[in-house]
Amino acid sequence: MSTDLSISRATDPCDANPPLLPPRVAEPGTSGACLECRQRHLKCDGRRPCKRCVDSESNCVFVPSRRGQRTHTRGCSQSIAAQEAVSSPGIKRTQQDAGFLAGDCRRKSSFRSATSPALGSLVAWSKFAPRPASAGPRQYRLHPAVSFERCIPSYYHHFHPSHPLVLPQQHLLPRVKEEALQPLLAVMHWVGSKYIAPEMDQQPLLDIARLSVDEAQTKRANGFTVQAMTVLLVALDGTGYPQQAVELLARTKQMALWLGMNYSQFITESKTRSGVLDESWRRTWWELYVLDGMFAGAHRATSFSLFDVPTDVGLPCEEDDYETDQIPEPCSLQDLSDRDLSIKRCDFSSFSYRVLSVQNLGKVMQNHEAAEVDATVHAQLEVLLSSWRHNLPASKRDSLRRDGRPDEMMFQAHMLNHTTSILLHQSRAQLDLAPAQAIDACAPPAAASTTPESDECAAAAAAAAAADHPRVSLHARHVATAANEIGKLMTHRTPLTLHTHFFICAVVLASIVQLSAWSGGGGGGGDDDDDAGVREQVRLCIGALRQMSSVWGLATKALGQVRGVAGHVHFVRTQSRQMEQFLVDVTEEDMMSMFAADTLTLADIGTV
DNA sequence: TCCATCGGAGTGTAAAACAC
DNA sequence: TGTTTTACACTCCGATGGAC
Repeated sequence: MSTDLSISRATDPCDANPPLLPPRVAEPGTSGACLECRQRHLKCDGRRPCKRCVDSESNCVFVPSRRGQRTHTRGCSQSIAAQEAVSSPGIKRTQQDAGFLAGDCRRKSSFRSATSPALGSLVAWSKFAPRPASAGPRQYRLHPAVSFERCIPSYYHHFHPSHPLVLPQQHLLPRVKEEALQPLLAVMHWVGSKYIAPEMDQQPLLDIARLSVDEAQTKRANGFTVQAMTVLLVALDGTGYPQQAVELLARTKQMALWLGMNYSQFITESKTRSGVLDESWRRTWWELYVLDGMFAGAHRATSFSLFDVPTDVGLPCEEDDYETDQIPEPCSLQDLSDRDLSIKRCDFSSFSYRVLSVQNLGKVMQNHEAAEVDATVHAQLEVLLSSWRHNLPASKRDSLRRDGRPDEMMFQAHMLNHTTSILLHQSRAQLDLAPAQAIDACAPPAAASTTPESDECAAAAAAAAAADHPRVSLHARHVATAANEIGKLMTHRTPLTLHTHFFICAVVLASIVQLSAWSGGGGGGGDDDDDAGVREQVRLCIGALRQMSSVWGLATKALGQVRGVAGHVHFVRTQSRQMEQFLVDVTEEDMMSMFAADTLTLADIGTV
């Protein structure tokens, strides 16, 4: 402490040299020892940076002292929430979000303040762990199961293939001590922990990631901050904080545009002299672009605003080329648009087809927003979607690479194409969406029908489909096919948790279509085989959501809703069948006596 | 022998409780 | 309003054990 400085300095071998900076001057409200020294239970000389940190090339970070505070004994939720509110004033929080930020008294054991023994157990901040510039006023005790060394490989194995914007592992690890990378590493740490220890409380890591990103937003606007924000917003959305994710998406887009990441000039001016880092910047822009479209399509709570933003950033390369640092000259978006008409040869990556697929989604959504979509425009949009599928090179027609490994980029591209097809045709297929009104895990429920005469219309739709009304049945077929194709994506022999969490929304959309079909009588005609087929599709969707719920909170919510509706539809269908059987068995005499009994009952009720 | 880890004693501090 | 009590934060000595 500052009071016994003279004694400790005289005996401390660290102070053998005369100090170049003034000896320990504890800033008001700041701890006397840096985090590194506190963690190691060693005497800190209080200089900034301190001698130990200089020698060990560690980040020398001083955080505000909480000495004397009693935040955990009374009104702890409030005080911590208030603290957090100050740390990131730009964020409007929902009640749920406030909960996830504040934690509560019951979680005390998992993030116990760093009283003396605890600091030594801060495994997260070990030698190679990221250290946010302000680790925040709270310290956390982390289980070794979620150590940095385990969580980062987990991130690359589970999450990175779905959103491959950050540097490949072998390029990132040598840079873990760079200040600019700390928020990104903190976010990756949290995301990686979600897969390896889903049963554990990941709140501490999430809090650290949030604090780190919040701070970076105000202090360090750079490409790595955009990457950290992008990864965080995806994971927040999947975890079940959609409002937070949407707000963060808006700020991330703002920062990316402010930095000029939509122009290749951003890369040339970065002067990275690293092909793989240049590629990482290209990917950051296009990932944000794709996510903007996915958010708009999946949640229908945002607009795909990046769709109209001018850009000349080259398209990302194949994943294998990125991993092996063999980055080819990037193809342009114009090349992609002209791909079948131009003489110029360009091998487009799976990521590029994913970009193209999300562009189609953007075009459909643009027209979707118009009150009435002209039939011609509607047909043109369908041509776009079909053309995308038909003109895929043979190697991109399924979601596997040449060597049989899954190609997540093409998986998502197909997923987007089928989802867009449902969005395009759903309203014209005149599905009876009433049974699925309770399913709002991804997006607010669609109107039960497109016209005010909804009930009549739904009934008419079923009748028209049964009579094979040419237009309605065509749209219904498109919707049913797309839902079945999404079903096929679920049957790939790849763990579903390795896919992007947006697949949950595709599964939910397919579930809604299947449930509508089921409640309307299977394939429309009430045939037993059709009925069993649709029922199996619903079961498949439930199974997929169950598997993904082991990681993503969003899937847990969707699972509950889809199962609830499926149970209700099953019940109604069973009752209806029993009634049909009853009507077949009953005689005319039985019927007349029942009517008489009913009339008497009604008369009794009337007199009461 | 060196070095990293960490238990725990000693101390500091601000909130809460209490006295006047 | 001033004083005392209390609970917790914080520092860092020194024991311990693993690596070389």
